[in-house]
Amino acid sequence: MKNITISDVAERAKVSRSTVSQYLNQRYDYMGEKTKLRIEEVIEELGYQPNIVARSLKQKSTKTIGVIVANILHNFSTEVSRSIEDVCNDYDFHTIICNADDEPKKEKRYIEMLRAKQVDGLIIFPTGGNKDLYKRMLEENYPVVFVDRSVDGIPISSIMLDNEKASTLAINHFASNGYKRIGIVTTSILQSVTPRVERVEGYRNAMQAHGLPIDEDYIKSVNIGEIQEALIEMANLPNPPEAILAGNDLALIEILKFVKKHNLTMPKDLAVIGIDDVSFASFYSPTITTIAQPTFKMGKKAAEVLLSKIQKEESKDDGPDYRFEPELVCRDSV
Amino acid sequence: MKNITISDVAERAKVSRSTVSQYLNQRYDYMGEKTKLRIEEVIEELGYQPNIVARSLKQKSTKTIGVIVANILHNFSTEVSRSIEDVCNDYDFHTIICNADDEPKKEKRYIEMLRAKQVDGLIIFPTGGNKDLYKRMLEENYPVVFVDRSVDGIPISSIMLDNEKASTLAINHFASNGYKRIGIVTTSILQSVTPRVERVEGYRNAMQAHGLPIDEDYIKSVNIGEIQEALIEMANLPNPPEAILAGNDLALIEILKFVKKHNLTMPKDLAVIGIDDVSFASFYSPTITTIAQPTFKMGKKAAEVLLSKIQKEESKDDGPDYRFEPELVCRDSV
DNA sequence: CTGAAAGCGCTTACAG
DNA sequence: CTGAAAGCGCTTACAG
Repeated sequence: MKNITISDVAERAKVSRSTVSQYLNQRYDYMGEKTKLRIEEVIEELGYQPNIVARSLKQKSTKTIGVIVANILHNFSTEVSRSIEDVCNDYDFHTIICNADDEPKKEKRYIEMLRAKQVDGLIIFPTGGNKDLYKRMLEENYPVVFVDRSVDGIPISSIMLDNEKASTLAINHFASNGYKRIGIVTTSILQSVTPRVERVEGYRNAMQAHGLPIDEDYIKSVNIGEIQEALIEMANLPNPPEAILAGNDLALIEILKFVKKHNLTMPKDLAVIGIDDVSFASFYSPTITTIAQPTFKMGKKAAEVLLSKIQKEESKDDGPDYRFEPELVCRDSV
Repeated sequence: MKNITISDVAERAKVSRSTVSQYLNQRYDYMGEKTKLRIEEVIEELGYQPNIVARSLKQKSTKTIGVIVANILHNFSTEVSRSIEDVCNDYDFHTIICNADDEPKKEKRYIEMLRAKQVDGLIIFPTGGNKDLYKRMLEENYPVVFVDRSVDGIPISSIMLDNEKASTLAINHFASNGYKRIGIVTTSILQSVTPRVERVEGYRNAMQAHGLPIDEDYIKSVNIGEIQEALIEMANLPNPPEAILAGNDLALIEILKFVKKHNLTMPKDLAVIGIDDVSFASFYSPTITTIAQPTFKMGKKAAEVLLSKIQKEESKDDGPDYRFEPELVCRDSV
């Protein structure tokens, strides 16, 4: 099944390859009407499709961007990626999505692979573990946008939630429902991942603002596999918390499993708010109060910022970070 | 930031471009040890990365496959795609995932786009609406594998669940728990999508095998937006069903919303089994009995079959369909 | 209004 | 063991 190339079309339409190329790129300005029609016909007849690989090589642009997500298991990542894809589609850009699985090594491999594939730019949910690489891309003026997290010392603008505010909304809601002993559970904070750090920080500030005591035993930042254990520790405290803020969707799921396993009732035995509006929040029993991230808007912004960097060529000094507003979705778990 | 090319490496290492290329492709056979080391050094020094686009053009292989999913909202699609990616990774193939959103038009655009991008093969969860295109690919001997569904008259092998068995497992389980009035709800069957058709068929056969009456009012195949309505109709029957089989994850969610809205208790008021082992099944209240698909194995098989077609060049007459065994996961909703 | 020529960055016989 | 040459399928000035 030999491939049909531009030469075949040219030959058959009795014009030169250049002319066919002009046609393909819609430069009809100086093209005779009949030439145009003839080419059109032949293309139809042969079912010709231009080879994008060849075009990319010549044009030095693949009209493709790469998205490297720190961990696709987070609902947030999936939704943001989908929104990025939508925007790119509108601009005739393609998207390749990769999952770094929270491993800097994988992230590195993907960055190198995608650049070797000549993607025009990269949207990264950075693991934080490849500062040298991030820095190099910045120096080379290669278009990059961060999402969800920022990296110390790397002035690449990032699209993030106002994480402090997210915690504040949650604590306010707990407080206004009369809760005083409020805990927070997030996945591990060891690598100082922006949202986790900021959410715990926001929790502390909000508690203080309400004049509520901050008990270090109420603050758990551990690996996902250790959350059950952490919850048991909390429950065995002389004064266990009556309410818990889940730092993200995965932490929330662990809490729900815990509640179920120990036959607790929400919110009577334990009130819960989760950051990230999980899919089942609205039909769980009870329905779950969440702090939603505007994932759609964030993805859109990320794509737009990147595409504009790609267009401009001169991404010069990087812009500021962008912060998005979280939203409290009241349901029955508080 | 001018790009570093193979010429730069060659020049600096004082060899010809061919030699560098040999090095890159690990044809060291006849290469002097010092040449090899020199090239290695220079590549390191310059941070050279070969341009994959150029390589692909020459080699007529992008080492990339496309995956077009009918509807990414199904958990099944996500899991299978992820498994495909894993296998491809092992074989040094890249994966581009696209979502046809159940629209044949989008599917068509993606097929054309991916082929223009010269992907080496395609894994398609077919919408069924592009028979001409499927047929053409078959005739051109272009490597394609179907997943989840088969298409009448298009002998491209497909990786599918044993759907009849899935229904049978569910009905057996209902029956052995004493249920007699059993319904089934699937998303619309109008386009005769394989799994839906087969699951309803399997339901009928299994009911018959148990000597249970088949009431057409117990069988609902409607668009996702009309499921609530259909459930209300069922509930208002003189003899409403005591148990319902959800044809897939989205149907299950609708049923759970219904149960919640009408304050029913599972399984007392309504017993439920869902095909597709949804993420929250194990911590929902009650936990939900499901029929799990071996998504991991199915994705693996799809990738392997496609890659072997790609390797062989001669995909000749297409192989058979592959059927995978569903598995009953007993929980508390029955 | 259209064509000849050069070139994008690689790889691959082939010659020596 | 290494290099010169041709070519993958396009696009892009440039000439006419």
